[in-house]
Amino acid sequence: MADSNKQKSGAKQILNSSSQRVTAQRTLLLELLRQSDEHLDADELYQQARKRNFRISLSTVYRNLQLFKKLGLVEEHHFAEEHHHYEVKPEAEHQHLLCLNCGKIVEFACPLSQKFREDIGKQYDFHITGVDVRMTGLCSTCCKKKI
Amino acid sequence: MADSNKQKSGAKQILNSSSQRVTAQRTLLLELLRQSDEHLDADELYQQARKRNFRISLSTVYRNLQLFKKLGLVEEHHFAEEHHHYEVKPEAEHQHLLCLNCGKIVEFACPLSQKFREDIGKQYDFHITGVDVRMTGLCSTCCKKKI
DNA sequence: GTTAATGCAAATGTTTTGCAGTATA
DNA sequence: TATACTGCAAAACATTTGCATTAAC
Repeated sequence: MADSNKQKSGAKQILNSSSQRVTAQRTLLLELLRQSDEHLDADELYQQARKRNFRISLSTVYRNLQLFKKLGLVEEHHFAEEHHHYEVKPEAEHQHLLCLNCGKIVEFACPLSQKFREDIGKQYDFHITGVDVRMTGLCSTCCKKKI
Repeated sequence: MADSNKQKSGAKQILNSSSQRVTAQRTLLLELLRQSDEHLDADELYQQARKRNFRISLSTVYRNLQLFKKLGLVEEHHFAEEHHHYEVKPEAEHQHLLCLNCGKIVEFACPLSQKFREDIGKQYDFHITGVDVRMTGLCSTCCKKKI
């Protein structure tokens, strides 16, 4: 409860400070994104949002995901070939490990990526703003199944 | 000329050995992919192919890109949000550095990614088959422009 | 001659957009 | 009250698929 209020006011504050209107839909979407510990795609978020506001539309979801992305509130990933997944921007940088069989996603810390970043930035004269490391393979369960 | 023949026979050999038919379209597409030093998307490849075979269709391009991917001849990347890019599978592993402003892509070697791979694989009990490191930012030119 | 590959057109699935109505500041 | 946001439907976009024709084996 206290937690939920904190979240709500957090969202409100962020939207206000960037002179975006605080609408019921935006608050709901941000709340759902924060609550979720998975990486949601637009439709999954839409389905969840509908449970609490059956009039919300998919375009609103898309429009707001873009807004959140622009405001730096969520990150967009391209795990699946077909569509995007979103997660609230994490405090600590982390990378992803993806099982190609069951789709499980594991997050892992990658402190070395900071050093990488500096080295590569210097070497190619780039101002680097993001590092994305993705490893793919089979998780232990799928590996044992010998698919 | 000798080079072109080598390429053609290479393609032919690969297609033959996997009991795929060697068609003019496949030979052309593989040749274009190998010649290109950029990362092409399906439509760019289609446009280039049309210059040499005006009857080729976009579905053939898509179908064959999938085939090439399955045969391990090309790699698929998701640089842009909207659609996929392809490059012939490189001899040496390399990673990508992407300018968010002009779209320039720089390839860089990343020998550390092998060590990463082992560490993370052990830690999370994954059988890792691929490592993809992507850094994003601004290239020196775009950085100077102060966009 | 068989069968796989192609070209075309139509279908699919995700994402975007135009516009009239609604809610926020 | 002014205007940004929403919902809806239609459009746009990349990609896939069904089917008759063509070409490789």
